[in-house]
Amino acid sequence: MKQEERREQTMNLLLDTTEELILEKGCTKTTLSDIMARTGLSKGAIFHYVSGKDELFVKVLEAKLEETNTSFMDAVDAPAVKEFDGPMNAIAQSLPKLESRKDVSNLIMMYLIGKSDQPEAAGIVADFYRQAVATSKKWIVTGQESGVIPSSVNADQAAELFELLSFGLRMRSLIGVRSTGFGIQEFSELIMRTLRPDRQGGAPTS
Amino acid sequence: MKQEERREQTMNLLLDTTEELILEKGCTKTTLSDIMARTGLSKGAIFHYVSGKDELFVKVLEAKLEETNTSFMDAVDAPAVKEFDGPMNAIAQSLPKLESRKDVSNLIMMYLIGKSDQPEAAGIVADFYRQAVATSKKWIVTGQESGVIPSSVNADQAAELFELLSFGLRMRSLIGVRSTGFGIQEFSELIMRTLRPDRQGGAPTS
DNA sequence: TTATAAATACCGACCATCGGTTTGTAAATG
DNA sequence: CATTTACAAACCGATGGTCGGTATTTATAA
Repeated sequence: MKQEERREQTMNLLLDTTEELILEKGCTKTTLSDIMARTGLSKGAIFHYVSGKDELFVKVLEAKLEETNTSFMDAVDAPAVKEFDGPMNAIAQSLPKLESRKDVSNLIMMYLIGKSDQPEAAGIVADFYRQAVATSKKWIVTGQESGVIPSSVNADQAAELFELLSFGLRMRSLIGVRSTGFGIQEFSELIMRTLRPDRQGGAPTS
Repeated sequence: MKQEERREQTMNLLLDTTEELILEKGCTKTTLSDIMARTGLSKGAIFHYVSGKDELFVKVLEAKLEETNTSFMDAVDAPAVKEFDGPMNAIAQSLPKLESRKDVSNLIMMYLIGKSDQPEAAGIVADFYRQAVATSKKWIVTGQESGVIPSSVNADQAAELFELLSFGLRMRSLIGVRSTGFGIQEFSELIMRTLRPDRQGGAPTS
């Protein structure tokens, strides 16, 4: 099966190169000519693999989002989760990457704009968000089972708050606002306080 | 000064029409031909007023953001602020508008993407965010002065939290996720709890 | 006030490049 | 050996942007 193998190889080349270019030049400025030049493929070849520029970009987005979700799920599964550090660290580490434009969010952004033109893109991004919430919830439920988080906490609510705040932090970082009042530390403290309502106000043990 | 007057009139026509078209068709699908057709202006005329499509879009964004900030500041100044309802209502009302694409965020989105191509756009959005935080802070400080919010609250921190969460809510709404666990009500409760750390856990009075 | 020079508001033909289509061909497959 | 697959390249309309031109104000000076 040499043909099938080659197909996959070319497809990966196409996707990887496009992602590279998007991160380098931004979505709007990445043209088919750029992609042709760097991959060495002809326009005909590209259209043999995807139905157009839009679909190509959606495929890149899809792959990247899946990758991101997987790494978040891994962070939740890691042992450090017992001390709440896993997911928190995942967020902390993603922020600098955002600032240097080396993250998914640029892709998300693109499809937020384009969602009227590209309805499928909206669904992909929404699914990504829901998946992230589900992972957060899993983290909380696990914590409750192991007794680290009191069972009185509403897991759904806490998971959404967690995701909402981390989403907000990412966005804020993306638009280049450097906060003085509310950063990862405060985020962490707030989540702790929310997850342990029996402890009053103060800073967490972490 | 008839010429100056005409200049302003044409400029407004250009800006208003462009905004209209962006809200109708989205950023990427709004072409210069569309704008020419609806304004009745020639291409030459448009380029006499702006240096290109990008600058035109930035100008629209700038005007819209300023408008939004002003209305938020008005909400903070309104009498209802004494019961915390002003800013909260402003957010609650903006969410449905977002879902029908009739809000600023589409414009913000565009420039989040394009910020590498269009450095000025990034600054505009960041300024918008900072202004919103400042307004939130003003709201909290006013509350502290009138005794509704205890002076022990860190106004900077609380303002950033407020803005971060409302930004996150807007984004979530924009990508089309309908939450069950954390909506305006929970947002409101959390802010209340944060602003009144001496009251434990429960729902607000509102 | 009027003649005229300069600046402004606007037009539309022209251009390179864009995303996308089509026709063609060499290699793999069955 | 017929068919499907992988790729190429010439072509297409539309797009964003440029440029030389014209008509109308405005500024200036006689």
